[in-house]
Amino acid sequence: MTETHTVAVLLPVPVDRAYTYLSDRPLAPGTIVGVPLGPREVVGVVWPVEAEAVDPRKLKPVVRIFPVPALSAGLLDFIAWVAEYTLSPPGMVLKMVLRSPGALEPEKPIAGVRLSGPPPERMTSARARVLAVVADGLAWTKSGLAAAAGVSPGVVGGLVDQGTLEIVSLPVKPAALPPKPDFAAPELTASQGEAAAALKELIGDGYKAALLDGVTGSGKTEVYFEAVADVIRQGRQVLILLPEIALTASFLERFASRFGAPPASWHSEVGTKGRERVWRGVGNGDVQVVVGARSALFLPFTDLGLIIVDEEHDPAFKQEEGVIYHARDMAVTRAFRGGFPVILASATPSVESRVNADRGRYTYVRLPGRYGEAGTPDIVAIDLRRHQPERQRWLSPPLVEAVEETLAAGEQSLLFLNRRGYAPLTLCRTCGYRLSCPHCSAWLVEHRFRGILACHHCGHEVSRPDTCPDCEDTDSLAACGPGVERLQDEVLERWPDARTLVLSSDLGGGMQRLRLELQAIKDGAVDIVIGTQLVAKGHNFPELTLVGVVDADLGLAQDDPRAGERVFQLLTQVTGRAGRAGQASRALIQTYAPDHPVLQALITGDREGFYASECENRRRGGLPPFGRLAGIVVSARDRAAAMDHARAMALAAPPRDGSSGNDVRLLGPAEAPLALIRGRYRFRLLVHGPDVRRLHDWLRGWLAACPRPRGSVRVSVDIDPQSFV
DNA sequence: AGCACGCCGACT
DNA sequence: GTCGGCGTGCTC
Repeated sequence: MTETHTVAVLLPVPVDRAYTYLSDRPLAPGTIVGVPLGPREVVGVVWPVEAEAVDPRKLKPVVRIFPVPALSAGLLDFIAWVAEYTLSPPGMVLKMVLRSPGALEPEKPIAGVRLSGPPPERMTSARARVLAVVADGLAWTKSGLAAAAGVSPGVVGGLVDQGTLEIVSLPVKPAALPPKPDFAAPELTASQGEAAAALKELIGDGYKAALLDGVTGSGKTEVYFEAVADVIRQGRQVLILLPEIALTASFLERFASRFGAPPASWHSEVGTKGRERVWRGVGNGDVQVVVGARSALFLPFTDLGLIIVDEEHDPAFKQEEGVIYHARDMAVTRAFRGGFPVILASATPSVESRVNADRGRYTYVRLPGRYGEAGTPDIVAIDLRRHQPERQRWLSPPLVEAVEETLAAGEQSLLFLNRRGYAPLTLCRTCGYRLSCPHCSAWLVEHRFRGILACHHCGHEVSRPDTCPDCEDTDSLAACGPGVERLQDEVLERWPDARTLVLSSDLGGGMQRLRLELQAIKDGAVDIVIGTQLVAKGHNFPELTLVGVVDADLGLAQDDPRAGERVFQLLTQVTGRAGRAGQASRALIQTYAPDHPVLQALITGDREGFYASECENRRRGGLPPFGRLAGIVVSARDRAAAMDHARAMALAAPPRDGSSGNDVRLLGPAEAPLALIRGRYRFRLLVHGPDVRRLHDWLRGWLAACPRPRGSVRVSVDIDPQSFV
């Protein structure tokens, strides 16, 4: 006689609570199950709450229990917390955990063949060649064997039929080999040793957070690897988070040379099979270290003991779609709630992290100098008001001269321009019409190499027209302003013999090509590198002695209080590419505003002064982390519908009467910075509160009181938006 | 999120 | 007269 239990099961659907299912035995929280939902079967997880009582006629039984370890209590707690924090349905957070459905089944073993019986009755030369190969007694894949013997796969099949070969299961490939903590312990400098010791002190004593602040080239990675080694020795798991773009082969190689084996890696270029292996390996404890992009936070670690967030200031840690979260902040909470340490590392920490360090919430570990011979580059501004480039040119005379000197010395230059494509704007000289995206409020960017105009927001592409779409005049369209492709034209004209290379994310070819090109740069096979911000992230160019920033004012014009910090970080990273192998090096920054505080801080090297003034600005404005923000975007296919709904939401806000200690403010609605994206009109509201708690309470009350979105209207809530306007 | 049900335009 | 658009609502 079987007893019947009810269990709460969280499903990957946007409902606010777990559903109740029947089970013939109690199921532990975290168990991954298959359950019917309407007409389909979905994968859910047994949720650690009392099953809700529902109409017994509705109840359906759990139909499957997956043969994988249950999700850890720490992960379940994290899922629930992220849902609360981001105001998302918990099922949508769970969905991020269950993104590799194939991982729930054991990996199918690969069929191999091995010598097992007597030679076939009829021997042929092809068969003999196969037998010569399998004489080693080892198992081969069918196709591998056929190739090795130089025969067609049918010959191998024939020998299997004859009983000469038998089919065996090859062991499945592990996601990663175990790292060896003492494989190649590096020799650290005195200051690196001190920093490593400070980080190692965090290990093994519950939650601790540290900010590791070290200039480009100071050896941050080697230092935090020592903390990683300690946690490996304890037998616990480590997660190293990197911005996607910095997750390069060279990083994995550095890891491998320190620990004797590459780590499991988790990013967009890892295919389904690979992801499944990592997911399984992390879940059953076989994988000890994962290096991954932000979504790796949601892997089913069984015994996570340390998270490193490298390049912690990088905006790429912010997930902007679906469940909107900041991986750095979620990592800190994961560590806090899981009771283990977290290390944030950067050469240019975010203001938030600096404030936390200054307040003593994070242990502040600094790595002062550059490693080895490397000196910091001399940074000077070129005032474009005094040193104008020629018409339709973008390099000013002093920068041209510097490139020439560098070429003459046989050294490498980098020209940095944070703009993809050929020209950011195309306009008609006859009627003034500007080519813009039909689905977005943005100009179409010319990509001459591909012969198209593209929208960088929605991917819309058109081939370059010969006539103006508006006045139909011919040959009247003119490219305005430079992108990296156009800059390359100028470089090729000026220095036809120089070997140039454009490094930009849209050149195609993926990681493979990027890797080859980076290697070419390292080998000194390139004289002038022209790059977008792709070049700023973590790549090491040992031959580089000159960095020219073509337009430092890009990004400074915005009225977002965070813009200055962004430019400072980006330019620090870019100029830091130079001189890492010890040569004298310099950076020239072209600008119309050489007195701008951001550029002054960069030129004079007054990093501390810059942080002090940014922190002070934040404090005065009550901006994060001194106050907290939420951004609400209301979008709809129809502009009026979006605006009406945004206004209705504003009207639903409780009045600010002051008397009730109501210190949360609602601003807006206003047209969003990009008022139209992908055919959706957008309005934005901003909510400001003194702390997360009060911000959350207020938002929950308000959103519950808001009218329901109808038709195409969508409302998205972004806690801690990156943009403050 | 899926997926089904349900009510208004262009097809055989 | 039906096929099919996607707007609305429900899934234990």
